[in-house]
Amino acid sequence: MIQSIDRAMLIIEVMSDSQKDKWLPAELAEETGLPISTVYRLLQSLELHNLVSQIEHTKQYELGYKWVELGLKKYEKLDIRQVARPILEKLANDVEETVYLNTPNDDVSIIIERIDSPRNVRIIDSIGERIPMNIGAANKTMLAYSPPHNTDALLQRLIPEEAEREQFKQQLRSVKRKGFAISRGEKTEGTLAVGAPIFDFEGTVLGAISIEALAMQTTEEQLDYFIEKVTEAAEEISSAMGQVK
Amino acid sequence: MIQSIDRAMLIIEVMSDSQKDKWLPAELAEETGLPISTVYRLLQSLELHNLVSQIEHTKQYELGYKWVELGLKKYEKLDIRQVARPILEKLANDVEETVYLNTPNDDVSIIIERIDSPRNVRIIDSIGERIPMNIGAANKTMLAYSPPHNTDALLQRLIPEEAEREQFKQQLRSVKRKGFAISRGEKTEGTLAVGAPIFDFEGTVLGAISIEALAMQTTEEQLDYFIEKVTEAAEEISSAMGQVK
DNA sequence: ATTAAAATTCCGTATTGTGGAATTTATTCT
DNA sequence: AGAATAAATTCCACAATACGGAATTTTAAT
Repeated sequence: MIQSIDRAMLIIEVMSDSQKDKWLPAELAEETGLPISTVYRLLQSLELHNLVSQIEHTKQYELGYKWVELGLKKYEKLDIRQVARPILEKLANDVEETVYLNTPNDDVSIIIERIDSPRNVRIIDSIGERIPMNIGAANKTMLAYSPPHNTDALLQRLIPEEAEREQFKQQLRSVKRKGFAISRGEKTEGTLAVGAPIFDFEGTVLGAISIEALAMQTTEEQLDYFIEKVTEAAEEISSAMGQVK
Repeated sequence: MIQSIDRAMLIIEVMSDSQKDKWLPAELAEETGLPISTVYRLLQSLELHNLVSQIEHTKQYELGYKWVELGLKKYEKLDIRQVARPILEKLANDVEETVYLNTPNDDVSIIIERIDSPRNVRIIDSIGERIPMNIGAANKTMLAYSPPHNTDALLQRLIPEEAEREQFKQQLRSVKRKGFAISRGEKTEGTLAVGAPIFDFEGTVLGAISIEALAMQTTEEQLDYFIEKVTEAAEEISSAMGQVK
């Protein structure tokens, strides 16, 4: 669109791709196919804004600190709740059930968002509530994708009985294979929940979302629909949070 | 230098400053003083490179994900951070408190690393956070060792009141004599921090590290211990940085 | 439906960015 | 050492590019 911006970004992309992180103007000209005088002009302009910086004594250029400054700033604002809310609203509307967003916190997870469906106004759990990490569909998906040493220590505390703990781990492996979890009556008698995990750009678990419904009123077809929708929404949130695809 | 790059960055800077993080083209035109058609053209070009992105349904623009992508890439390669991390980990372990690494960036410093102590898991400040240069122990040590003309201009902006500013300069001279700084409740009520500067081989300030602890729980002996450890660690990082070319 | 205001696009023009060539600086050879 | 060669950097006349006022389209209000 604007040639100089396109070309400037071409230089930036070349600098950021590949292992090499220090470039001479001539090397950049070679790599981008731009006339060398053009490369000089662009580099000078980019340097003015700290988008690239020159290493005094080798004359080489590298990416500037502005990327870190603005990158970290933007990263801070990737607030999972803000990102998730519109997606959860759509989800609640689609499935006509209450949906939750949880984040892990030591041995419990905390409900940080709840969207009530327009139809079913049965409020069971409220924002801020803490649920042991081994209870409920959402929490299980988080555990299933957490680093093993964390999970092990945590389960040691929450499930002291060895055989029971092993059985639980078996469940987690199954959850990890499938990518979602279903729980029945774990947190609240007579309800079921379908949960799916949310990841950040590194693949670290940031939280999980879940749909909660009355078991009696949920058919198999609906359950399948819930699974489809909740995994879809979770993936959408992850990708909005900056997961690399 | 290159007008379109300057103007594009003007828009980016406006978007990244201030709390507001979603902007309509007209608002950006108002704020930057650029003709509105120019703002449109620039935004379209920036969007092409993911430097800004448009929120579909509000038509507003925000910073794009490219900043996070390249910012984190560059951040991973920051020499000072690589060098400092093992030393900070040892420090956090020795003093059993959370330790920070900051680098100066115009009128603020940015937290680029935080190591939580195994014992005290009170997380107060997070990576990427920006703190005015006149606040906190770490920042004061950086100012104390910065070139006077930089410091003067900066303080003029941050502390408009003359007498107050002179008093602050007095503090900086004291910090420079001692080689470390102590702050009490400046950034966070009820905490204290001990900071020490990091230099490159030429003696230029690259950043500062600090230990943060709850004021109530810190005895005089512990404070002395913190001072000893933080200056020791800072010197170790400085000398390690001198060997990186 | 009508009008007004705001958002977005268009397009003739002047300004800006362009890039080949000249100049300066660094390196190698005699 | 100086000359020759190569690489890095700057210059500047020119035309392609980005410019921005005005026209058009969309949205909101009445």
